Amino acid sequence: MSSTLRIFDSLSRSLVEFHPREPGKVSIYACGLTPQAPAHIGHMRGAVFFDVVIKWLTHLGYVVDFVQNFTDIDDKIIRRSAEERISPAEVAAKYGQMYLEDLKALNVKPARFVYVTEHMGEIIAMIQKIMQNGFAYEVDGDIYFRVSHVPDYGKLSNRDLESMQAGARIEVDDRKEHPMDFALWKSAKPGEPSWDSPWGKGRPGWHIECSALSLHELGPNFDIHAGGVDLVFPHHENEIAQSEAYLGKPEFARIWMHWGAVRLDKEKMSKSIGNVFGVRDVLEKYSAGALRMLFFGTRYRSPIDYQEDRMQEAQNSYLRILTTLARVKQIIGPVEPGEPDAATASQVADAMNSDFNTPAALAVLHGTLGELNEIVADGLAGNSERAAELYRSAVWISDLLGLPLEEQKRSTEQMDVLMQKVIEWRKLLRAEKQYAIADRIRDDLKQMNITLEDSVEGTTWRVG
RNA sequence: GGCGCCGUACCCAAGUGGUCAAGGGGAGGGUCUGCAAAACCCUUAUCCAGCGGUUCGAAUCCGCUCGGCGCCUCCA
Repeated sequence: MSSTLRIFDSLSRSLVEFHPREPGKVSIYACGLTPQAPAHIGHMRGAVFFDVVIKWLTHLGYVVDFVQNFTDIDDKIIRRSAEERISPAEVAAKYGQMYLEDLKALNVKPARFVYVTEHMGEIIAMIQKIMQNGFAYEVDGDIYFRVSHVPDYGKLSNRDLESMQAGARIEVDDRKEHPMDFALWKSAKPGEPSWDSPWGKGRPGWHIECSALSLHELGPNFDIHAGGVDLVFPHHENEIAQSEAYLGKPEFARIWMHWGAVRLDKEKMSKSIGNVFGVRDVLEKYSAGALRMLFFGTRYRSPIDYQEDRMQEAQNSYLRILTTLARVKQIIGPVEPGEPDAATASQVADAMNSDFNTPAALAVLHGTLGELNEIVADGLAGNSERAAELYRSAVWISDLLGLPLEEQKRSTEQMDVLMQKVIEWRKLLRAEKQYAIADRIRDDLKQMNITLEDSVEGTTWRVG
């Protein structure tokens, strides 16, 4: 492969060549979630996309350390705890568990998860250091970050303190030195879960946990920090400010990646708006592969509009992959997984190295499937080697994109043998022109969700 | 009001300075087939929101206009 990996960096707002901090190793931190409600597909876009990012980096030969946090204590969890009448810890555990199950259902390899409540020591130590460095102050047990001490505050989201105040519609807390100062530590109200700190009982503010966890797990200057676009401000902006205040130098994360939102009716999918599609709602009707097809049909930084007919289209697309591969396999026999052919490999590399251009990678996949079907249509004669090569390539791309191919494996070996017999008997009937019976067999099987397809190369069958 | 992103065929969507504007869906025609389904072949943007400009050359760069969206408040 000739191309080198280039990634769009949100901070420099440019495409940068990827060179990791340490040769051969990649450190990544992606903002995970606050487990306080069932996840919706907007949440899954990042998880699914990064699943592929990790696969690609691994393919390139890197050893990847992928860390993701669970913010298992925060205002929303406390609120939810009151609503559900269970403890905050139980809320976090419940929805955290659900999320893990969702990831599994979506064929996502879990990251190395870290939990805020297990790292209070690091968080408190970080706040102390930030205070020592003069970037934070205490007010009645709360600790605030002093944004006015950061000359380049706003460099990620490209905004400055002055213009933000003009448009700010937040009720200003008089105790803060500056309206944009944000909490690093919040003192506990009665009944709230709390941890001991030099400033009394309390809990971390939003933002600090990601700085503490990422730097603790990966160290300064780790390679990639990622999240949804909606985290750019204030979350990531504040992470940068506090992390650099802590480190004393601008060596937090080297590349910032942000994936686009999933929208519904032209509006961002969001709990507060209420236009949410739960992962489970989608998976009831469509497969994980279908959702991946939907996600990968658009570049990760662009927004995706979730629409029922697009989901249906994605599902059909996905089934077409499975169907083609199943058909080819029945005709040419089992093919050992392996390397793709050179042309395919280089086309996919060009696509993926261009800031993870999954739509282009999908186009390559479609190309291999098309050529495969062409061979099948024209007859295998002299082409079985090429067919096997293309089959391997298609499987390779599918694996790279995490598209599950096992769905068709709902059959057992016994079932395979039986179906071969049925196909054979039916062939005899057709030879005898007993079409009524042959058709009835096909119709009956269709009723049982088994499809027979007659072609020049013989009859193939599939579930679905 | 501030800061950004986007506008490519009927739909989705790559391409972001130079042979033919990827790919998928849909639609129309054809081939194969006892039929069905699938598959295969052909057709479907002289043009990239509009108007100016830069350039030998732009969908791709610059400016303006129109339209859509995001962030500025919790958010993946």
